[in-house]
Amino acid sequence: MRYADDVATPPASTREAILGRAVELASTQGLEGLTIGRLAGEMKLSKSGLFRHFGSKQELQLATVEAASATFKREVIDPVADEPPGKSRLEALCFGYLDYLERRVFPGGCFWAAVTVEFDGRPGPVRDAIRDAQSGWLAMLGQHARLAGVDDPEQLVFEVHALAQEANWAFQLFEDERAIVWARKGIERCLRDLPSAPRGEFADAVPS
Amino acid sequence: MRYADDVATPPASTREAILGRAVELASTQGLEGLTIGRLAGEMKLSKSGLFRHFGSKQELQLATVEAASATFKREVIDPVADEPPGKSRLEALCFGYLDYLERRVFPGGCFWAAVTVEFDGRPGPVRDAIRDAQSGWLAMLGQHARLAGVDDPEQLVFEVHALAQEANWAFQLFEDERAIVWARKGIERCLRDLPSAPRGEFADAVPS
DNA sequence: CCTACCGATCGGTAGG
DNA sequence: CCTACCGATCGGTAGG
Repeated sequence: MRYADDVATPPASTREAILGRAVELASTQGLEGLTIGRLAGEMKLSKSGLFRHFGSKQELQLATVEAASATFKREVIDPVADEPPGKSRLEALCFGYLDYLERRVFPGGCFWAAVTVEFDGRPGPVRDAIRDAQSGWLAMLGQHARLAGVDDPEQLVFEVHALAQEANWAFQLFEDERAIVWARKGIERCLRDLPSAPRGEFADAVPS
Repeated sequence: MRYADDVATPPASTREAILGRAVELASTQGLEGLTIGRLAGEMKLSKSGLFRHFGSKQELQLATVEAASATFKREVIDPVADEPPGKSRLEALCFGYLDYLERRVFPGGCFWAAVTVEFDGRPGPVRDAIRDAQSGWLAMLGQHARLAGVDDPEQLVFEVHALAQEANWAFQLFEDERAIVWARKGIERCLRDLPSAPRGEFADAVPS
């Protein structure tokens, strides 16, 4: 697997640099606690100077969600793109997620765990963007579960995703690294009895 | 099982009434988003009138956490107090938690899911109180897992708690009731192979 | 319990 | 990109 340290490039613009810090702040303070004044202060810009990059707080929140998606792709999804679709890829995605937690990619733990809970009851474009990003991640897990020939792929995705999120939850709240080990063991048990080669008529046609 | 509707009494004091609304607000807005001005407006008190019941925002947050503990005890723990310790009680606690999600006891979903994620990175007495409450809940699950003769009770508690929390997460974010069913199936599978009678030398001595 | 107020900070705007 | 400002709201206080 290849990680951020190997490929990360410095921010190509002020806007990118702002969003890098915004994602970090949102992982600890939430997307509401991410204030324009504080972000401006940290970037050594005036409030209005920063504001004009986005035009509204909501646009800043949406851009922050988009930036976090790019980070998640780079840190979790891309490094396992060479694993064969189906069981191997599913397993690699789950373990890759646990590695991303252990590497503390965001200072407040998984960005998505923080913002899904914050926005699930706040209708609007920000919640929709967060929900779409999470649907995409769950659908990716589900696609590989189906290729692996699982009887009930939705059940399996629910369970492995539950274990992965619980690892983040317990790791953050109790600062206990055993959470990662428990999650890994649980996920291994969930995947143990699956066939290891992809099956199904269109298995080869699925983009890897 | 007996639920809140059977036993709930009207608030015995202004303070209790305030805290009832505070817990509801915090389940949707978080404990930081719970503001004294808004809470006062909803209770038809002046800001300073409400403020003097607590003396500081932090004391309001601590009192809100305490009130939510009492609600959780009344809604999840007390109704299954008659189940035999060990496997039966563990199962009843897990399913009781899922029922409490389905009954929508708090408008924003499980209070604890909201505030643990909000405060895990904010050191101080509020985080400590939240952490202690969650440790107590996990310890209760662990105690009954041990009585049930589980090889690795910490692993089992991690898994059933993960499934329960995932039910809340998916139910809130996607408004999809299948999350409750998936969690119930996963928990059943986790508990399927356990012996059904309590065992161990001090099984009978455990308070029920 | 109230009115009236404090300084700080919020998102956002005017004007350059 | 900046300074200077807007009304609203924050937690909290003074005085009654």
